[in-house]
Amino acid sequence: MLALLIIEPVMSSSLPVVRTRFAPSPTGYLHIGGARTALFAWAYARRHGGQFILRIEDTDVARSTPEAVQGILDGMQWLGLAHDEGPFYQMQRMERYKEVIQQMLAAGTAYQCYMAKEELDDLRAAQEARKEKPRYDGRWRPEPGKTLPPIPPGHNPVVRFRNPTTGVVAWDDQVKGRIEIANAELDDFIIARADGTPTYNFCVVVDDRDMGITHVIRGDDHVNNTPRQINLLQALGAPVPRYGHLSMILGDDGTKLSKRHGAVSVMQYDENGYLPEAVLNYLGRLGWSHGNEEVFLMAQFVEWFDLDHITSSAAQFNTEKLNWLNAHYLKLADDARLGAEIRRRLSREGVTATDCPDAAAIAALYKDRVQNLNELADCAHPFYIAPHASAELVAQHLTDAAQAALADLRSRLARADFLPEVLGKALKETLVATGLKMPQVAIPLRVALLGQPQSPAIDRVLAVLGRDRTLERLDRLP
RNA sequence: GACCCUAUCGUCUAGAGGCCUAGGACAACACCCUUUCACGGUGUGAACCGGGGUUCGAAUCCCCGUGGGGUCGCCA
Repeated sequence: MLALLIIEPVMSSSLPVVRTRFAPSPTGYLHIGGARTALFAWAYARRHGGQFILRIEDTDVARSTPEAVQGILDGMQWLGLAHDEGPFYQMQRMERYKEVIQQMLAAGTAYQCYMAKEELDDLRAAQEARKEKPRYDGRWRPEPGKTLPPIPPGHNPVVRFRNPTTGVVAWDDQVKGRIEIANAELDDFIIARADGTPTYNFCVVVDDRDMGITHVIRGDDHVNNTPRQINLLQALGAPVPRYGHLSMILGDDGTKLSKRHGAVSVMQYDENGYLPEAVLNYLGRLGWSHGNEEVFLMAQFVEWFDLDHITSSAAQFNTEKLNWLNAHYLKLADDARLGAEIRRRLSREGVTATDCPDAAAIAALYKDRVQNLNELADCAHPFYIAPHASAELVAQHLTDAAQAALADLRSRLARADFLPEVLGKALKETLVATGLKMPQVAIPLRVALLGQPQSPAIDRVLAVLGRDRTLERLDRLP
């Protein structure tokens, strides 16, 4: 493994290059907010013919896990958000960070601070008691003519960035507009811990520079990091990318999403029967708009996507609308694909029958009536495993008259070709023979065959169920 | 507490000073279709947070409130 991964920024003489990145920290799965951030960063790069880079920010050794890394990779793959470069792992770039820290120390844009953690805690406590903003007081910051405290023995210093003390840091946020923050609000933050490992704001800056990131699209919980990063970038003499901060996604109930509440892995959406194109469409429309357009596939999204039409306020997740989109894409989905999904889901429940009926044919029967793949699998279930209707349904629908009609129908079906038109004709013959109306026969038939009083057109159901299963189930009537 | 962000139907949103009698979508409701249940179709109700300005004219610009959110770590 390379100890040093320095990516040369792509220098194009004429065409403006767009390079975006998605930089999650692997302390948990990829959730819906992260997925939208990734989607927007990906779409922006695609829209401009640029590159999308995946970077894993795993410097928090205590909380990062390989499982989380895999979860993120899986989520990205399920969504189809392919990266052009990476994944890069920050833990593999340690040498590079240390090198830059040495450069900054040498240049005087950073300095060592020997203040102990306990001292810092005391300082903060005192500041808070005085209702001040807690911040480092600069006691180890070298100034001309200033005498620094004697270096205490026995412990290693942290490295702090020498942040400008006056003036303002400002940027034109691509989604929120101009934002200005006074340097007086910022303190000399730590860029390397006592053990020498670099911290977040520093790694981000080094990486964004080394990787030639031109547009930083991320959650707006990073707005307050931006001025620090800009100052750092400037101290390094590096170009400042454009920033666009996405507001957060709230849960269905309007409250903040958290691990305990509503924040689920994108893979959970797969588990719950959502199609990736539905999730992508929903997410694309959450906080971004293109006039009144509601339904679009990624090719279209990429063509339309821009930063100008991103909402700057928080958006509440609406499962109902996602369900509607999912139902929409289900109707459009290929039967063979849905058939495979039915089998995958059924086999989880131990239903592994691979003989007829054909899952794709069942999908065709039900795909425009359900909202998700799990419902589709539920609909398919009685085709594979003979259901037992509830006593209530049996009592209600399988009356003597109905049983007699089904017996009449059975004899006709035994001789019929199992094609919808032929079956429909047999059904009508039974109506004539018994003097019953269609629902009076069709509903008992549904209960007998599928254990439910509702189904798609019964002749189509019969055709998919097939002669053997149909007759067998009719023979087993109570 | 300080700093920053934010505010149009229940929800996602359109809206770049007159095109707004504020549009679309989901959800809700009604009706139609129907072989049941769905799907689908048609229609109805539903919003510019409050107060001041600026302007001939404000949902749109400015200020002040209020509500919501974020950040203030040797986490990311």
